[in-house]
Amino acid sequence: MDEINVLEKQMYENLKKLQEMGVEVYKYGYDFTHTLKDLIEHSEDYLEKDVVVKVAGRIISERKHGKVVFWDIKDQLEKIQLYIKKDIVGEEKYDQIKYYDIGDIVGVSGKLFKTHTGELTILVESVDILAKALKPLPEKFHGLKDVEIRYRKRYLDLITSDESKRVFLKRTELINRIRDFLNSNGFVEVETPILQPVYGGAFAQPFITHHNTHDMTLYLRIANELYLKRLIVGGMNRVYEFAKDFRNEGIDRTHNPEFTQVEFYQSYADYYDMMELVENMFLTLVPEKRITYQGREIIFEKPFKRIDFYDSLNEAVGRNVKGLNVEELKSIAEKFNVDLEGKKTYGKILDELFSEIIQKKIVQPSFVVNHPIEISPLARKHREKDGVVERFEFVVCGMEIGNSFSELNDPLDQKERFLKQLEERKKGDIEAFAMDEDYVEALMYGMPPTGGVGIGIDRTVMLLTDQSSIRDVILFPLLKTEK
RNA sequence: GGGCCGUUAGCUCAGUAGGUAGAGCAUCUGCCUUUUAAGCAGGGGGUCACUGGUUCGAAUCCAGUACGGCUCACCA
Repeated sequence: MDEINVLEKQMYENLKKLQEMGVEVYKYGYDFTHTLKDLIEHSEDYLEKDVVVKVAGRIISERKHGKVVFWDIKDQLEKIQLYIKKDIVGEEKYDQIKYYDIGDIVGVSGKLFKTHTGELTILVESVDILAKALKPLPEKFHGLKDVEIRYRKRYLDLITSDESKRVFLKRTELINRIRDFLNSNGFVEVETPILQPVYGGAFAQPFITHHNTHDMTLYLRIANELYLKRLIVGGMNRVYEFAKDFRNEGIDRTHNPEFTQVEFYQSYADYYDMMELVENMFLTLVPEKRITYQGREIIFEKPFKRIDFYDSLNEAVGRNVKGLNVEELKSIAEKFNVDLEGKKTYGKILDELFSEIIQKKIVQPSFVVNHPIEISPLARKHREKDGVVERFEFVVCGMEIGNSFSELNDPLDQKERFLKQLEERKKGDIEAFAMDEDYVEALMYGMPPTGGVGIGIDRTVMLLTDQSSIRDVILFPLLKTEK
């Protein structure tokens, strides 16, 4: 505990006063009869029946009038006014409640009525403190604006901001809808390791940790893809997992070091099937079909637009970029003002060109399809086109929301791709894949043709709750510790 | 990691060409039995993020540090 300020001292003294009066200020429970939500939704009924109700909530504001006091109490998103009269609750109780503070959790019973101005109010017959607050809440009108405190002390943000609370409730609702969607399509939810001896399934740097007993290095997963596909080999034909992934990289508006993805894999399907599945999934998330994101109207309508990787890039730069060498790509980058710092290999440069010249400008829900094989070591070669794979990325408002392939199930090809990645690593790509012999071995037992998808949950929530920062859809985003 | 900006009472914010701080809400005291950003009267509350420097004197000018925001880089 920090040093105590005057307000906290007064609240602490109020606690002491109540205890001296024999009041238990931290109760073990409260036998409420209604939630505030229920009370408000069915108020006409309860008014008519004149029943005594018992409810609980936090005192969020107070208006004192001598022998009468009004409180607003809040529970979840609902609030209701309480009317406490000295001659009803009695002199002793009325003396006690002087020592209740805004922020305290209370339980009350009484009958509903409406005030002169028509506000639904409980005429309180009895009132009890359930939990004493010892620190003052942020001010009622302006709330909490300091973003740092909102992230560090999310509970204060949730107490003071309905808007923020709604975002997180919506997040849970969206996850439930995705889970329902997958379950109803025959997918089975599984759990795979977060601590992995070999990390893989994405281009990223890992967090490294150590297991004492086995004295071994372990990596926090950057993706769960390779484990889910082992399960496909094992005959779990449709699997999915909501996975926290960890990537040891920078933080910005769309990146948090730990984030959530749902990956799902379907046997006997290809990436065309998965496009349709993703379309259907998003239409269940957005049944109204249109949303506004940061002032732009986004329309979800089947089929989502298909944008071919090479075709669109070729058209934009005015020449065929496939097969160009690194130097030629660099000159194109210069012409289009694309910064290639840190990009060394053909694939990475091409990817950068695409994301700067094409992807950034995509607004409406679109599938970017048929990526270069160089940047897609887990996707199978396109059945017709050379040098590309059967892959799509789901992009909305320039944000990559999802990624999918016809999964590479040829173990020999997969082994070659891993070897290519090792070469890239030698060329200086620190994110290139590590060889996963155990995974190749799994493929050697035979994996059915499979379509797989990963959807970024945080970004999906951003999109569907109109939040510009990933920190506003993660309850406890990573911040530096205060020193 | 780079650039720009920010940090003043519990909260939201002012702050004069550098003269050791103010408002609203909250809080405390008094009055008030249908108020609702209740009202009226009075009071308390601050190492102005931190550390140095310049100066007779620093919230204010300068430097550094911490944390945060935006942005660039890296990435999903």
